[in-house]
Amino acid sequence: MSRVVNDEGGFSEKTRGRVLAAISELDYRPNLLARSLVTNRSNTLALIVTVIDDPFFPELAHGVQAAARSRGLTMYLAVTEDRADLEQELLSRMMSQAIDGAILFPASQSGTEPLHHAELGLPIVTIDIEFDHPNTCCVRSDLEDGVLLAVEHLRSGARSDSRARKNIAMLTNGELPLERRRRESAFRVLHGAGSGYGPAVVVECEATYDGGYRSMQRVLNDHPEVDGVFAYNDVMAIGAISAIKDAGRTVPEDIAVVGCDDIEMSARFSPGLTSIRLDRERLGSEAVSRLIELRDTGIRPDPVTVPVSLVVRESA
Amino acid sequence: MSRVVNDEGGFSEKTRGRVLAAISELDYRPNLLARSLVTNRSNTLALIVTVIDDPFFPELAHGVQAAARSRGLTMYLAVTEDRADLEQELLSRMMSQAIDGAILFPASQSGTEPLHHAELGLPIVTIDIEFDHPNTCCVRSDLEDGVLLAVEHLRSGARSDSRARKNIAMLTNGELPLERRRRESAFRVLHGAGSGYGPAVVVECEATYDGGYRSMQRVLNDHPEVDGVFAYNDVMAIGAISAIKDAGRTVPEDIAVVGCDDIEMSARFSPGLTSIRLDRERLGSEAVSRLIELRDTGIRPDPVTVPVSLVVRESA
DNA sequence: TCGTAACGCGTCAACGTTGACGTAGTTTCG
DNA sequence: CGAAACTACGTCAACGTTGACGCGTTACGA
Repeated sequence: MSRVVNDEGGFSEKTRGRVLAAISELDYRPNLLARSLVTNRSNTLALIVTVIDDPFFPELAHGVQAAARSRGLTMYLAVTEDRADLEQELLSRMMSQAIDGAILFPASQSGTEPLHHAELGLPIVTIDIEFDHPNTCCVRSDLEDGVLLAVEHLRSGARSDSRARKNIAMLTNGELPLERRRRESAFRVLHGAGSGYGPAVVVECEATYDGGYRSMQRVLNDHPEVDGVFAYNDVMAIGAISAIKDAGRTVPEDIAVVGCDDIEMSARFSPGLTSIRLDRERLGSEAVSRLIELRDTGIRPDPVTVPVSLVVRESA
Repeated sequence: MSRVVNDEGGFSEKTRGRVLAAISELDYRPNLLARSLVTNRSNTLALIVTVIDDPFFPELAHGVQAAARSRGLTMYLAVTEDRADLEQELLSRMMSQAIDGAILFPASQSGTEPLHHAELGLPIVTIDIEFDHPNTCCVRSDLEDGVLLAVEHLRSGARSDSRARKNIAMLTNGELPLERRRRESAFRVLHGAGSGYGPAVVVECEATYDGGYRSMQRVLNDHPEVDGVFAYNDVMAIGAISAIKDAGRTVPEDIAVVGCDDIEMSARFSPGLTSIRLDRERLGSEAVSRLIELRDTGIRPDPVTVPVSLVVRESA
């Protein structure tokens, strides 16, 4: 009887005992499907990410998983491979499986399609990208601040053994549509164009190790004056450093490099990568909280901005 | 009507049209929960891994995901954090959600508990570890061959600029119970003990970067004669190399290092890590095939052994 | 022309829960 | 002591599918 199983009260101790006995006797297991069918709840959330190779996402998954568990939810991880069609398919599936909600890192090419599912009743929390829909909420890192920290650090040559950098290149994720380029645009607007503070060069490429490697080669070739690099993420930064080393130049002496994300590997790479640290634990727990709030109250929580910090290592 | 939705035939074109019209008119979405409730199928499989930080697992997930998709299944990834209780909880959940089956990388401390779920009807494919139950199947890498390749390589000094190694240490996963230590035991029995071919030293530690780092420090300290290292996995191997460098010795000149898994990072680390490559694509697709076979026929497929190869880079 | 087979389509129980409702039994209070 | 209020428990429709079954219609062969 559901009253005992769910411990709702309104029954005697004796009955409770009998039910419990029967349960263990028949080794009864509640069928979550049937339950979800009628309640339209499953105590399950999905974390939908674009890729799984970039260590940032597993690390984020870790944070989400911990937060979900402590709130009594189970997290499933799904991967879109950055394809909008797969993303759609997954969201559909979530809906018709009565998943309680999704934490979504949208595919770079996906437009407003996810809103369709939000409209149909799926609570969605997005990471870093804000959608304009009441059944939606955004949890973002303070990338604007992060970029500021990074560029100030490069400009001022803050490490004692480092010199100020004048010509900074940005390696950016070329797959992102312009309106989503928070990391790049924060860089571009920094202190206004023409003040000499903006980026000397902006190169677009895939947000992968190879992308970073190749675009750094291009920079070395076309812009030999560049003495500082700010990369879209750590994976690209590490690729860039490899390219610099392979070209016979040194980091940070010739060129200083700053990444973004502060993935675990960055501390282990040689030279240690200076990076903007995104707080995955906090991102995960904030995202889970908002999702639950959205699900339970139906009212849109305020967007959250999680602070970032600059982790200084050898590379800059 | 389910005949049209599922395209089963036995209806006229006219009806089909009407149903399709109604479907798009009401924008009807089949409720997968209800469907699964009655069919006890969900076209969903779970990949259950112990950790997500070790890049091997995301890379395996990639292989499984690809294979699952091409067979019309959706993969969800779940993480046990190497805790047997969490593993149990997840398996229970899978069962009562009519997940079609699980691909399981068992927690190091989990004993035969997963068999309970197999007994109750959940098809389980295990990776590398064989369970004795008909509703179970094992897909394994040929680690015995891998270890042979690695040790032969170290013993013979196969790289032209390398010398033969006499005193080999193994850094192994200390959390694994003895009966599960395939990598280590293959090493130990290699050519019999006492032949001078076996390991000079075996050190147990956590299968993490830090574990590898610290246990390598111990080896350097206690066994200065060691000139070759074989590590349980690449993450440990990379930790070990860092320890060697930090101690002012060089790889591979002073000490040669071979890892296992050949994760993506190994090619990028400096020096490039020589490693035993496990074929994740193949592991994933074999696992998915066996799982489907198990689910559909109910008869236990033969265990599969996926060949491995030695990838020689700079570290040995 | 009739019998039979084949086909198209509607009907309905079943899947395992939840939660509203009803009923019997017990307590409380005037 | 009786009515009212409350408590513990049983009952049953509903959730949205599937698939077996059965009925009516059409086609076809004898």
